[in-house]
Amino acid sequence: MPELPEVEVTRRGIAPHVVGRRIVGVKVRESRLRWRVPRAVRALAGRAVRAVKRRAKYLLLDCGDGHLIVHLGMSGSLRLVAPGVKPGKHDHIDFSFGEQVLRLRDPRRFGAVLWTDQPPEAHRLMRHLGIEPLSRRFDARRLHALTRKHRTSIKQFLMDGRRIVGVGNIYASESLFLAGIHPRTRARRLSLQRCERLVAAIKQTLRAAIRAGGSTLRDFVGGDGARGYYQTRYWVYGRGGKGCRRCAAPVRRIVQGQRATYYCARCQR
DNA sequence: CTGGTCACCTGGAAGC
DNA sequence: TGCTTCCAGGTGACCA
Repeated sequence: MPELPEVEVTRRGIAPHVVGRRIVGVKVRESRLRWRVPRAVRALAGRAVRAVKRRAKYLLLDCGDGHLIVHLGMSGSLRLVAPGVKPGKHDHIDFSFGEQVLRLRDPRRFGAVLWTDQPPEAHRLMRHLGIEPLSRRFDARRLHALTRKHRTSIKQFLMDGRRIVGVGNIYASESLFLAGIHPRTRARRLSLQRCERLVAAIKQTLRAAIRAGGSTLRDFVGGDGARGYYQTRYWVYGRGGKGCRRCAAPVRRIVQGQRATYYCARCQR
């Protein structure tokens, strides 16, 4: 999916258009997403959106008496379109706000649209999530402590949402490159000093991606439908066999936990 | 508890 | 051109 930056960019893109507005209708054309879209979602008409929040890669539309939970999976996107714009093949759900329609598209249907009337952090999908990487609480000391008993590789650790949220496959490789850390390094072996570098690299990578309009997705479009986003230039991701942008040594591609990892064997130890 | 594997689904690109 | 194979942003469920 979209990783944290894409979700945050979507949040910022749609918020000004939906906060304070009332949902006048919900159209579900395909309810078979990762989980079946519950009836409560179809019954949202009449509620006003108070805020659009984010926890990890979940978008949360605060409707006062509950939250609409949206996860974009691997291929989902939310955009605002004018009423009357014909839905495409994979445009599964429309939330009509009158003059504008918030439309969910998700070709692979790995995404989810759910409703909860409990505090969202108590929801089963969010209850066990780890720390937000852009929060102040996420610092070297914290990362060092979190990694201590984990034998797994630092790459897989970074992608484990129970520890740290929002760092997906692309930004995990990118952050490790920036920090000069080999992706196969065992998490517990990282010194406090290297944790310092890694925390800085993660924050820098995610912030830069958000600033750039968040685009890990070839066809990513911001929540306001704006085009002309800036395609991030990756240091190593997707560059297997090509020269490292820093030292020209060939970028390597390996597989960890069935996911591709890219790194430079010279710059990362 | 940790760590590893599989599954869900569609489309695009590469290979023959 | 057309068919086949591989690969892709995530993460819950299941196993040892």
